[in-house]
Amino acid sequence: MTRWSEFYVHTTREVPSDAEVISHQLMVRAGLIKKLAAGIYTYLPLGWRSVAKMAAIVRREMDAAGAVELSMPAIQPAELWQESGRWQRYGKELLRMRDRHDREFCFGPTHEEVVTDLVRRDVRSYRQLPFNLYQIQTKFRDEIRPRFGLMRGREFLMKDAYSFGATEAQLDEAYEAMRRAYCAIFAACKLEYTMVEADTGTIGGSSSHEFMVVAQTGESAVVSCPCGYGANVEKAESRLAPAVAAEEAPEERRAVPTPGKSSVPDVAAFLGVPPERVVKTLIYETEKEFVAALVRGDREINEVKLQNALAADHLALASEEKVERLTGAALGFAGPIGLPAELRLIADESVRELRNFVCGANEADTHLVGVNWGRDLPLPPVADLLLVAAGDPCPRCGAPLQLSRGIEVGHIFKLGTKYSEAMRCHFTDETGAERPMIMGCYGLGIGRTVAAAIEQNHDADGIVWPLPLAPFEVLLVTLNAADEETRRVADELHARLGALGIEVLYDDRDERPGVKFKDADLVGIPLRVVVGGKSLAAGQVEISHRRDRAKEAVPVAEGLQSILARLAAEGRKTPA
RNA sequence: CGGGGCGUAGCUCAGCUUGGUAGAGCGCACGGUUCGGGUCCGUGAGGCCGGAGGUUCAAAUCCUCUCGCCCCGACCA
Repeated sequence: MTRWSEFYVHTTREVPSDAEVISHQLMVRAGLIKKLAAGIYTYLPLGWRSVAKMAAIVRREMDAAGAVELSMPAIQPAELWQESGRWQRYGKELLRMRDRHDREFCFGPTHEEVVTDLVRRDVRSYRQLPFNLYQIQTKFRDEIRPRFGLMRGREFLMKDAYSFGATEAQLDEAYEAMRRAYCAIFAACKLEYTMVEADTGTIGGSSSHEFMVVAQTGESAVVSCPCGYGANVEKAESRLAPAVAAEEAPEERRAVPTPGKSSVPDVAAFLGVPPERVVKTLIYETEKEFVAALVRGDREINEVKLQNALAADHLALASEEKVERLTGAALGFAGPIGLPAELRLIADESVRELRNFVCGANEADTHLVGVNWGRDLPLPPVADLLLVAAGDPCPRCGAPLQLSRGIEVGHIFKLGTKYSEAMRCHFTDETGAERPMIMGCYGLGIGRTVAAAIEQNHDADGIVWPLPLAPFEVLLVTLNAADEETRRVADELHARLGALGIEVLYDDRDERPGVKFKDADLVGIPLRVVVGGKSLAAGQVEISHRRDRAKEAVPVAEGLQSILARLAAEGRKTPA
């Protein structure tokens, strides 16, 4: 029973200057969220209702999948993070603080440490396994660059679940149950999504999948194939395109002047060779060492793959000054021959079959041509470091891969024993042996999913809520609030719908029709019921759907039934 | 962290180059008008020009520092 005049909604015509993506713009304009600081938002009443609906759907499906809800502290002691090793590794994204006794804490960005600590204190035997604990809670990650409103906030609501089992089979079972639950959740939200293979990042573990809502504004790039293969580009593999000139006889190696030609396309054009015949040498820096990574000139390095191959915690391109010091030449003239020993060499598969290739000479304005593995230098250790591009052959079926963008709304991991070993979360098995528990972890961004839903469900005039996430189910609008008959009919409809448990927002404001219609479109409640002079004169109210705007005038007496029928058609379980 | 930009009314922004009494539109208040797609007209309130220091007779405007925000890149579930 909510009247707009007594509620707290403030819509605006103007788009805030910092809102780039449509979901952010609409959430601000429709009065769903309000920014307090960079990446930190107040959920306004309308927005909070949608977030609460999202959370309820998640709870329902998690409970159905056998997970058990609890709530862990947001503030966590540093010791736990030191124990897992992530206090050092997690970096600046971890918001750290000290209490009055100068003890170190962090605001939890995730809860592996806390939940593992909890479980190791309580659980001793395989007979107490498996189980899956989840919570819906505010996290904080001090993102380098928060943006896009709720899509990439620093403070955000997340559902995180952690499964504990005694065997790999129990982990597989929990993982599968979560996969199904996620599918059910995103289907319930009427979202178009895909599940793709993913890198495990700082969370760690053996295998993981991401749930991506398809959107051009998505921050993640994913490759997909009609055969069913799908992966985050960070993880994606492809079959190798054939190397050029694999059968050529070796030529003489020569140094040639290439004044000012520092990019692969420039060098290739200048020397009259295809870029595929150039070996690109990129100098990276990790926390341990400098690395020269080789990739074929027409391709790019996948830095996530490189970081994994190097088992490094941090990886970044070396600065220009460092490159000059290490290679003895300006940026763009580095090559694998004659580098200082302190540089570790690693090559992508794409360079393995090259013959008579071109590379930098580690000398100003000079490249080497006619270079061959074995004769001129040994082939360095080879790994898959390739950033997959659109059109590359699918690793499973060979068909050209497609590249698209998505919003990562869920991520499930098989953690294995990474945390249980580090934190000695052990149990006793049937044979009396002590073993680490086998864990999984399953994240789902609540606010981000709501934002993604808007990204996928809007038009030029505003949000078009899918019914399950809509802050209200019905928007009841009076066009002339001063008219007694109008008010009487609307008040009665409002009361009756409310009595049936239908969530109605009653726009009883004394505003011009245009204002109320614009607000109705912007706020995007699925079903709109208008009580106004024109139709009321004929004894009717007007019912319309936000999505297709199809209007129908129905007699006042039949209004209630018509509304219930339409909600039922949208999948709402109507009261008897 | 590197590069770029912006902080002036509640919001979106002019004014700054060339220093001289603070502006517009929207929103808000009041009066009239209008009344099924952000009516129209009038009146009014509202600003330590992000903060500190400096130059100057005089600073929103020039200089220095600082804080905050935004964009691009690198980073991340």
